[in-house]
Amino acid sequence: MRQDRVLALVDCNNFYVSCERVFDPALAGIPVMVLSNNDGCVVARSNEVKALGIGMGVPVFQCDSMIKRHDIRVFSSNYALYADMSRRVMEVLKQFTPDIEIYSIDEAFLSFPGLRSLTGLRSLTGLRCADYAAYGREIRQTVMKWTGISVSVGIAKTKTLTKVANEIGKKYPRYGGVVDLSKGPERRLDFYLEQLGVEDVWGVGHQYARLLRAHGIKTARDLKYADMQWVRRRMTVMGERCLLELRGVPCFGLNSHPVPKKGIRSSRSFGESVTTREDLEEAIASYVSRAAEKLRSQNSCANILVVYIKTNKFKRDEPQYANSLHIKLKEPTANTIDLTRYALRGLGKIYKPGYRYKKAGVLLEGIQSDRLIQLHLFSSLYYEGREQEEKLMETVDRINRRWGRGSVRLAAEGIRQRWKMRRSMLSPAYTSNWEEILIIRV
DNA sequence: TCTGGGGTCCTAGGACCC
DNA sequence: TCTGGGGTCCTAGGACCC
Repeated sequence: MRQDRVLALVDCNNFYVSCERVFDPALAGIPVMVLSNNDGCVVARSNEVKALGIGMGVPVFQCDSMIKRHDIRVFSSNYALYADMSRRVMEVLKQFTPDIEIYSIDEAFLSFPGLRSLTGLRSLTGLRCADYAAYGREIRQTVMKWTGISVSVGIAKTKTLTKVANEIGKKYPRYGGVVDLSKGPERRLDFYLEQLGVEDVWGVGHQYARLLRAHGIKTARDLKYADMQWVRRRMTVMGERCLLELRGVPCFGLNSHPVPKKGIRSSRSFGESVTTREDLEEAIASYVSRAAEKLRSQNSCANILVVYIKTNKFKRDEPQYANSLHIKLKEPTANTIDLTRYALRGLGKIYKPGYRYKKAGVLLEGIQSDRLIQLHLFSSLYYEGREQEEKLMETVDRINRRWGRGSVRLAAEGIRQRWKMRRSMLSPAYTSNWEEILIIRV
């Protein structure tokens, strides 16, 4: 891996909240939060909400009084909107460089090209070469102008240090959301690392932070200079890489080509507990449809299906039951009808009456390209009608893409869908549904 | 009353094979 | 009483990320 490469991490600020604000300017400057599926937990907070001390992932019912007292505007997750806004932001970033890794819905790593390529960018940005911070400001302004989303840019030699740069940017607003740690004396970097708790380092979660603190490693700087052998022994090679990256040694490269997923999961908590097998069957059937759709969209098929159900673990006074079944398929497939058949048969084996179920899901594993299928000895892969079935799936996908998910579905998925999740505070699908498009009166 | 969903990687231990 | 060694594959569980 080249040592001289400089990376930038572009991170959307309070992304879901920012998306809501783009289409409703009245939300600017007031406290806003967005909830997880089922309106369960707080997953995005405006700065005003963060300042009130409401943490990430807190169950909503625990901050009911805060919401009332501070008149916080609360929204259900509107993934259709966020996914579309994410796509727009990424499209803007792609105009800056083809060397981009879309890391999550609201983050992307960009690689600065060598000096020679930067000259090509001069016409676009009018910058001196290697003035990375100025480049970062250009990105920030462009994304804001073209999408309305505010982003932070962290610049450094390793991914972990770009994360650090973004954290520093949050701590010091005077930097204006762009921090360049790619050059300057090591002392300066160490000064910043000292400001960060070890738990703020990318790759150090709850458990490791506790372990490290118990051994006197309290800041990011402490971790950088910790004993490497010890870190490797206690935190596996991932910990070691984390430490090396803090020292400026790149361990994680830029993956600019999306790799197919190795596992695809679809699961939901129910809006209300479910007791009947029929309701569970409907839910499982619709999760299979979702998962199979994703599977086909990456041109894969799977040969393992896992189905699971569980009761509400938070209800201590209710009888608890959770079970899952691992099913090896006779042949890899991406056909919703086949997969549904397997899943419902599996559900029949683990379902026990008399419990109040809160969550169910399916996982597809053993994923492989649909062009390189390993044949079973007595394979029925080329049975008559297979081609029609594939065409059917393609058609279903096309219709659902055009007219919205679930427009065409298996009867097994049900019609009433009593188990559906709660989304009582949903904003309109401003950008992806003609019926809900924003109307501006002048 | 109310507690999300979807991923990744690594390791240890057991089964199995020669 | 004595009871090999080394490799591979798979799985479960634990950690992390957003």
